[in-house]
Amino acid sequence: MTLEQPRSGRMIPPSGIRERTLTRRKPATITDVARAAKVSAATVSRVLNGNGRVAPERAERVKEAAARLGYNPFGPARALRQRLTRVWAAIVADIGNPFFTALVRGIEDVARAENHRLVLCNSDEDLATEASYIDIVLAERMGGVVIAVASHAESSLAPLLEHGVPTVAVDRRPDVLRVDAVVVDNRLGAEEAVTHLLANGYRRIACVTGPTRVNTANERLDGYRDALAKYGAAADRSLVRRADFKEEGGYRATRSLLAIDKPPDAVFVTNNPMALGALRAVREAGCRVPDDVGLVGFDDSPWTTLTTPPLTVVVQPAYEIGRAAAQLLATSGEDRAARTIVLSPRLVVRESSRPRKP
Amino acid sequence: MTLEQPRSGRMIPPSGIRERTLTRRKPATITDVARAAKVSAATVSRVLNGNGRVAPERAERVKEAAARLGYNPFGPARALRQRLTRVWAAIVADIGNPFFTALVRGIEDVARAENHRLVLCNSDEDLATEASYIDIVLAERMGGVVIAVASHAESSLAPLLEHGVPTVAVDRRPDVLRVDAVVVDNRLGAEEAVTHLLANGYRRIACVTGPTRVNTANERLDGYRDALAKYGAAADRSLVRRADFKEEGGYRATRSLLAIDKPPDAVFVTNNPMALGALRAVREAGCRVPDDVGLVGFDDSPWTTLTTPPLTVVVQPAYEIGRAAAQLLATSGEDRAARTIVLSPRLVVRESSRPRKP
DNA sequence: GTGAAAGCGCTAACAC
DNA sequence: GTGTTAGCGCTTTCAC
Repeated sequence: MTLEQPRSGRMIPPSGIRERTLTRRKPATITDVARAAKVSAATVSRVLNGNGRVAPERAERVKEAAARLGYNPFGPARALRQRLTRVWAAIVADIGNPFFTALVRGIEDVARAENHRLVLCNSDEDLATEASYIDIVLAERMGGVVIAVASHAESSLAPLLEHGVPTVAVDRRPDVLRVDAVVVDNRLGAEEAVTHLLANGYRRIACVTGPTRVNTANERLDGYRDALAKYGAAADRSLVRRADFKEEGGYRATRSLLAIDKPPDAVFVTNNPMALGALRAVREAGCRVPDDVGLVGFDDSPWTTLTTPPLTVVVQPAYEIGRAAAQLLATSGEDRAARTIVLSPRLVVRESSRPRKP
Repeated sequence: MTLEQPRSGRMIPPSGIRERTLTRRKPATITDVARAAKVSAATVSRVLNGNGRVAPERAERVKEAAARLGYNPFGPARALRQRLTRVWAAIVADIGNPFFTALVRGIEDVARAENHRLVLCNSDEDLATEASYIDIVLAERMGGVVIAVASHAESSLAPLLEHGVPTVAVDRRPDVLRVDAVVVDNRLGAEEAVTHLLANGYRRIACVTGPTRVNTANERLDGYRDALAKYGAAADRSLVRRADFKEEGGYRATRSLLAIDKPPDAVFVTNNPMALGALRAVREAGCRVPDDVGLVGFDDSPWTTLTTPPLTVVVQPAYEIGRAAAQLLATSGEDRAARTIVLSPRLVVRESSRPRKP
């Protein structure tokens, strides 16, 4: 079991075992199967796709021949003929964010059930990368797209809609008519989170949110303001930070908040990677949570219960969002009106927002 | 910005705005472009692919026409002709494991540079799922595969090799000749980790590793045993647990370890999700880390510095593994001998393995 | 029920 | 340099 190789980045020669040249078998085509089964290609196609009727015995011969030759229908040829592939794309903004991976799992499960395969694309919150993936979706004539747009205003879904590619927006809702969407009520979720902080005695509550380009960032900020307004507290502009929805951004924003004259006594951070960054900033500043500064995040993840203290978060039903989106894709008809599904987030209270000591 | 919709999973009617029926434009083909530019399809192809020489003015006309029509070459047709697509697949065992997402980023960056696109497939440590993705790779005649196999012995890479699909194994090394691979020296990494624990005064060190089906699990266990053997300690079989490389498995294994008669004073956990589970089990059992039980994990991730205490881990250069693998893919030739790259892990010492008090 | 034939969009071989 | 032509593997008429 020992790796008898140098510990370095060098190439090493192949293992000393006699080289066995693998016969590079040319993939079998439908014609090969037809010949082997002594039927026509059309019949093979009918058997394998379950279209048309074929005599049972011949069908059997075909199946047997296909199995024997290890026949694998050539996707591109099929797509060329049918002008469509049984492939869905999921274009998400950040593959490292557990919210999106959970969402993707929801899509995957429906895709499997619907006999579609799913390819995953990571736009990295970048519009150009996103656009290039949209081009690919068109080039490959994929059967549908689930997308968490990089920008609610600038992301260009028009090509998809013009070409009639079934499209479902998730998490973020583009400013476009007639696109199906599955989202949560971000504003309400944020309001509940901040109301909870207020109820627990926090008074100078800051908000670290995402870029204006992403509507969820704005909606969560609105919810934050709603809560303060209802409470009658003045919203202090110096307590609001815009970052990039990534860990490093959350770190820097939080660090700068802790450095101001009258630092906040709590921070509401509007997504998971930024919450991670916020936690790091707080720890580096030598602040205790929640005694020095309370913390509430958005989106749950495996580590939220393991930090000290465990993190209070607004939880989105990520897996369910993915499932619902994929189901919309599966049922998207020709000229059906756009559908929007709004799911509810819920507040999960843990230690990081414990009632403040008087 | 308010979502004026019910907070529930119900469908809601489309926004009241006047329906605008989008004209479903039929995608332009190469023939359309040829006609518009008053040249032949062959010339269009030459211009767009940079093959052959074309008069500058006509080339300009073609480019202009293509842009005007929003022409997008139809991938499947091209693949059918060229018998190959510029698509690579990354088949990984667990998309939720930050090690694999970092690795995928490494592949992505090279893929972009090589003008290939990358599709991501999640086998979920399951052989059947993995096999179905391999079928897809063949059906779509993808240009290459980077795979972290679900089983070093049972994963069937034979179809890939037989069909000459460039294949690179990462992280886990299949028992197959002639497949390129990029791995780290797991045994050594594990040995260092456990030697470190011994040096810091831990004596009853347990190991939670993955299934026998995965060679990295075995190699890391071997490293654990090496360290104990060199130290002259008896390896206590009751201190070794096999789990499934997932969080829940790590949780259960650790919980059972803490419940035995003479519980361990430290646990070495051989991957990231299981370390998360272990941490949860330790916390639930009311143990303090490292005073009651020391902890060392494998693979770094964003949260490892944020737990209390921060986690000591063996770090693999995940991004580099991905990059190296993709570069092997890019340079994989016809009958080149198999190449293996072995990178070095390194131990990052944090608080969870602090020297034991006497 | 079944086979022959056409054609999806593209590129490469060949003629000029 | 450029156009014409053939054909990749498959599905789908259309005859029988």
